[in-house]
Amino acid sequence: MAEITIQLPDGSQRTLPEGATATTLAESIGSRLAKAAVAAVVDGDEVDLNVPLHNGSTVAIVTNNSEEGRHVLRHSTAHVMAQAVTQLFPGAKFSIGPAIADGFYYDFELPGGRTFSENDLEAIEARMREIIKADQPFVRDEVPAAKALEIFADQPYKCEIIQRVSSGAADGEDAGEVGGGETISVYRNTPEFVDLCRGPHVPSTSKLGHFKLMKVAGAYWRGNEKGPMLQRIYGTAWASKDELAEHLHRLEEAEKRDHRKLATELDLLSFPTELGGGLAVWHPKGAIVRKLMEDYSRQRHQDGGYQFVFTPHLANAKLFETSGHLEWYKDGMYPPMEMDNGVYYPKPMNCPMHCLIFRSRQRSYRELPLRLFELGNVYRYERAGTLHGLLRIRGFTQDDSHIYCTEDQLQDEIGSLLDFVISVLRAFGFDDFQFFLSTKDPEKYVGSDEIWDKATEALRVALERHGLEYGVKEGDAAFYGPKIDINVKDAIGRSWQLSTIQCDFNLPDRFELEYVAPDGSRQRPIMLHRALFGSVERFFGVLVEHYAGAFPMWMAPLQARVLPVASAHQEYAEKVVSRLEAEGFRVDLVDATDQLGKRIRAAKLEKIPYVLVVGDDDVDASTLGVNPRGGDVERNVPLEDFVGRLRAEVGEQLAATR
RNA sequence: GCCCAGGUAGCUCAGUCGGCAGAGCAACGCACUCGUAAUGCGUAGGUCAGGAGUUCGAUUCUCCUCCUGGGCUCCA
Repeated sequence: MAEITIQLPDGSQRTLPEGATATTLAESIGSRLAKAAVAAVVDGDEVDLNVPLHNGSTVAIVTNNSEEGRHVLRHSTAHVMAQAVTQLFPGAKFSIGPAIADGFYYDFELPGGRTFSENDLEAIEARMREIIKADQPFVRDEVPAAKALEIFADQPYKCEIIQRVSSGAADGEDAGEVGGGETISVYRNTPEFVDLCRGPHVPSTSKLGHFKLMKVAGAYWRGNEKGPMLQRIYGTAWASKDELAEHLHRLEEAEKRDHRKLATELDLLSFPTELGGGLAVWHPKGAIVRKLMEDYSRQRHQDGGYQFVFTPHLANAKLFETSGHLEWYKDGMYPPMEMDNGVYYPKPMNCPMHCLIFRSRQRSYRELPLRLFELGNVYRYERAGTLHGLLRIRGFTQDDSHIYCTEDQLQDEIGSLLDFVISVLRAFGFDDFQFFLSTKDPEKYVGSDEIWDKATEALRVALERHGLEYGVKEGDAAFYGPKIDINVKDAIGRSWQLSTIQCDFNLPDRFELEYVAPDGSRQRPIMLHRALFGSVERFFGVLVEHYAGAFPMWMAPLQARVLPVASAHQEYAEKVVSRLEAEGFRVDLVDATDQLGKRIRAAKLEKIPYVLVVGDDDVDASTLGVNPRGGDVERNVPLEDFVGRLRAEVGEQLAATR
């Protein structure tokens, strides 16, 4: 019998009988590998396990414990869901069903405009389990486009994809559905169910099973809000029961950290409906944390050579005509107010006003770089469906800086901004950063290509000089210039976009900003926009989730609570409070009306860093019982020792932030 | 803005196939004065999001509006 030789990724070779598939290969290596195998990479292409191998090919087995493997599992599970839905809802049209982070989705259109409900999910899930149990093979076939159109004659969305692919108009989304080229690939599970797909897929549905359908949502066909709205079902799928359980547990943990929930529980702030959507009121406990954040930010900016400015909430429409905001973002602005002889808008950004400050008198090169800083309240009309607690809000505060500098200074200035931003973010407990360079949106920009290239290059060089790895987001820039976005990972690994550094050659032009150069000539400055928190509100929301409401000592709304064991210890407890307050700590006292255990529980639920219990022993010896958040109880701690410890703790935290 | 699901006490949630609105926690009062995560008893608290309609009667059914949640689209 003829044999073929296969190259493995580690460089070793294996000899297999002719006609061997990747499954044969995996089995020849080991049964565990064969069991975990979901697809293969043959000479760089991802293919099904049952594709016959050729002599000399390099073959890697894709297993279900890799990201690629999970991707295959999820995509295959999406197919199973589509089959289940088409069985349960005769006449259902299915469109696309890709794998996504942690799971998959599939978009459907149900006959008669029917929609899915939660109950439907149960039934669909049950049918999916039957399909999986039936051990249906995924059989690949490649057919000419004309034949594919015949197969999917009653599936208009599939036909649209086939036509786009065969006419060469396919975009990335279509490519996920079908391979390019002359033929269209399809996967058939049963005589009745066939789906358009590039693959690869698991060889059989029995490889699947650790999944859960999560939610129903509306989604526009091809993401076009003028197009039809389809019914989307999201699911999650994993290689094992444990991985699925872990994922569901992570979601529960994330829910516990939800800043909207914690904001209510910890009495930080609220969104009264009487106020209107996307508008928050800050309660004393939230306000103190916010004030500490802002104070810290102000101090850092002062140290960093920034000058503080203030600008009003409203401006004449002409200002936003000059800046270009009305042209580009009118839909995102609050509606205008007419008064006197003018039209006024609530400001969506502070930059035009900062430009007016620059322009208020003649500027010398000696003043540059001129760094203006403001905690500026802005209002943006975010569409109702997009509002999300503090993370997407209509009235918010930007920690907004505009830096005016010469072209010579630009590179250094961007570099020191990167240092500054990273240093301040570290103060708030973030130490995992990702950087993105956003480039010109060809549909939405002002200024010449030359200027854009120069600005983009300046940002790129700054990132590279800092040795920072970065991704590129093509077309994601603001209309006036390219930017660096800085994302952080929080305590449970979620990524948040916070800071931004934007390089702008255009607004100085539009506002005709000038400085006098050493040779007496008039020159145009370059402007850098920089927000660090981005929005104070949003940053606060992210912090609440990052710390799960347990703020570090230096920014905790209440740092300690004193509890007298009984009324007899009230007087001493008050003395303890006074002593700590004299040191500048935020402390309160709860008297002995309720039982001690109950008061301790309440304090713990409020996530107060220290609960201080004082009883007979403490009154006699000037000591405390110290019950720290997340630590063990200590008895008989001398009051003055504790004061010293607190001072040191806060000092250390603040020092670590510099 | 679009799709779906919701809105009942401060919070978390029951409930009403159309007939006087319920619990736990929180609040308040009384008793207990207690050494490290829930003492007991009692009181008060609601135009059942708002408006319109159907009905003898609507928290419940219908419509509209507002708001919330999950998505989509958008995000200077």
